Amino acid sequence: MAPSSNGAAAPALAVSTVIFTLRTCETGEMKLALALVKRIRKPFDGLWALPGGPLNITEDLSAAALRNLFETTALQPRYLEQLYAFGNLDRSPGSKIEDRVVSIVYWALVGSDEAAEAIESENVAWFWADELPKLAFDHNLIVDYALWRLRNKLEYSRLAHGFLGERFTLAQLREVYEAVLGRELDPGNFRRMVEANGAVVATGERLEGTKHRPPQLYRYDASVDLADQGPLTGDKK
Amino acid sequence: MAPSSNGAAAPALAVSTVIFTLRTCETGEMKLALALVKRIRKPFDGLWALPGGPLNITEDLSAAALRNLFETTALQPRYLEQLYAFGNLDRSPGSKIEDRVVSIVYWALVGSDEAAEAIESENVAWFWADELPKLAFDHNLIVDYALWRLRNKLEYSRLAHGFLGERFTLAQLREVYEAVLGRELDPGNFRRMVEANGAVVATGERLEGTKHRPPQLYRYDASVDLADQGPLTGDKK
DNA sequence: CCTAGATAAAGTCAAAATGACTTTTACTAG
DNA sequence: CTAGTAAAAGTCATTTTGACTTTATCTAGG
Repeated sequence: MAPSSNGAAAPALAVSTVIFTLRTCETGEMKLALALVKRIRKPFDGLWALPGGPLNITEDLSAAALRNLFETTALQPRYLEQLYAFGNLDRSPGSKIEDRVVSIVYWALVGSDEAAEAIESENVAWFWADELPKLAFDHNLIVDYALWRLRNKLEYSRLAHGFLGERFTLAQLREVYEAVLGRELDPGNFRRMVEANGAVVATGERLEGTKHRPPQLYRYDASVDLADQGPLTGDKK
Repeated sequence: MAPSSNGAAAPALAVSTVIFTLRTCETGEMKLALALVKRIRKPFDGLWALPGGPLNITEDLSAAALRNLFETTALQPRYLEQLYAFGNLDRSPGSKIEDRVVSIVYWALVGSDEAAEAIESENVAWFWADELPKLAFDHNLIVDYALWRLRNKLEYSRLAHGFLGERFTLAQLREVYEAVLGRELDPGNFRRMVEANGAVVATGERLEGTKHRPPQLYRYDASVDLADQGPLTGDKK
C-alpha cells in the first residue's frame, strides 16, 4: 500500500487551486477573475501558473488547498471543492520521469469585497478568466475545466453566495450569474427562478440610496448547504 | 516539485476502481452490481474492498485504473471516468502516518454480457450495489459517491450504452435506466425522451422471436461521445 | 410640487416540456 | 380465430420556460 517505502519510484503528489473571484472591470461590469503566480524556476520559468505545492504527510487534501490559497493571497475562500486529479505523463514536457508530479486540483470562490484586499505583487496577480495568457504545464486545460464546472454548478446550487456578502439584492445576485455565465438574464424570469427555488429569503430590509425604487435585501436560507462539497459531506439526494 | 526526492516524507499514491455492471437477479430483473476483492492482509484483513494498487511512475492515471480492472476481472470496461481523489487523514484508522495513502478513484462500466465471463473466485466477486457488506477503509463512502455520480450522469449522457451491446431495443435501454435509477419509468414517455434526445438511431432491423410485436433495434449515433471523460477529452459546450 | 428617469416588482401569454394516460398495431401461443 | 403481450403512436392537462408588458416607488432636476 505504500510504494514509496518499498524502494520503487513513485510519482510525487501536489495540490493546486484555481481561485476565482468577481471584480469590477473598466466598463463597470462584474467579470470573473482568477489568481495566478509567476514561476521563478524551471520548467516554464517566467510563465504564470496556478498556485500550489506539495502535500504534507499530516495534512488533508483540502487543508493543503486552503494553506496554499492563504499563502498566495492571504485569503480564506467562501467555497472550496475538489476539481480533478491531473496525472498525465506528458503534462510537463521535457521533465524527467523521476520528477513526475500528480496534481490534485481544487477550485475556490473568494468574496469580491475580500478579494480587493488580497496580496498582489510582481509574482501574484489577478487575471480576467476570459483573457488568460499561456500558462505553465497543463494549467490552461485545468482552468478551462474549472470554468466549465463553475458554470454548471451555478445552475443548481447556491454557489453565487460564494461571491456575495450576507445580504444582497436580486440584481446583485443576477449580476453574479451574468458574470459567471457570460450572458444577460431577464430580470423578471431570474426573480421567478430564484423565488421558486426557495434558497433565498427576503430580509424585510431595503437597500437605500439608489436613484430608483429601493430593492429588497435578501439572504440565503442558512438551512441550505452552500453546495456539494464532494463525497465527504453527505446529502446527495 | 518532487517532495519524495528532497527527503521529506510524502503520502503514497494509489489508484482504485469502482467497477459497475448490470446482472440479472433471481427475480429476473436487471440489478446494478459491482466487483470487489477480499483483503488478505492488514489493515481490514478479510473485509471486501475496491480493487486497486499503486501507480507506476511510467503509467497514466487511467492506465493504472484499466490495468487493475483487468488484473482483477480480466475485463475491459466500456466506460471509464475519474471519480474523486480520497486523501483524508482518517481513512485508514489505526495505520501509521507514514503509511498514509491517497487514492485516486475511477469508476467503470462493464457490458453485462461480458461481465458474465469475468473472473470470480474466493477473493473476487460481484455484489449487488444495494446490498453491500461493510467494506475496508472508506470504501462504502466511495461506492455511495460513485452511485450518485452514475445516477446523475445517466440523465444527460449516453452512459447506458456502457452496459449494452451494439444493438438494443428501447425496452432494454429502459431496463438499464430503471436498474440504475432504481425506479420504473413510463415506456411511452421514455421513448419520447430518447427520440427527442437524438443520440439513438433506429437500425431498421427488428428483434425476432418475442411473443409479441417485434421491437425495433436501435444503436447509438457514433458521432456522439459515450460521455464526459473528464477534462482531458474536449467538448464541454 | 411636478416631471423625467430609473429600476423594482408583479403580471401576461404563447410555446415547450413533462407526467399520466389511452389507443392501435403486430406479433405468439393455444 | 382468439387471447395475451408488449411495441409504437397518440392524447391531454399541468408545469416550466422565454419574451414581454405594466405598475410601483424611489431620486434628481426644474
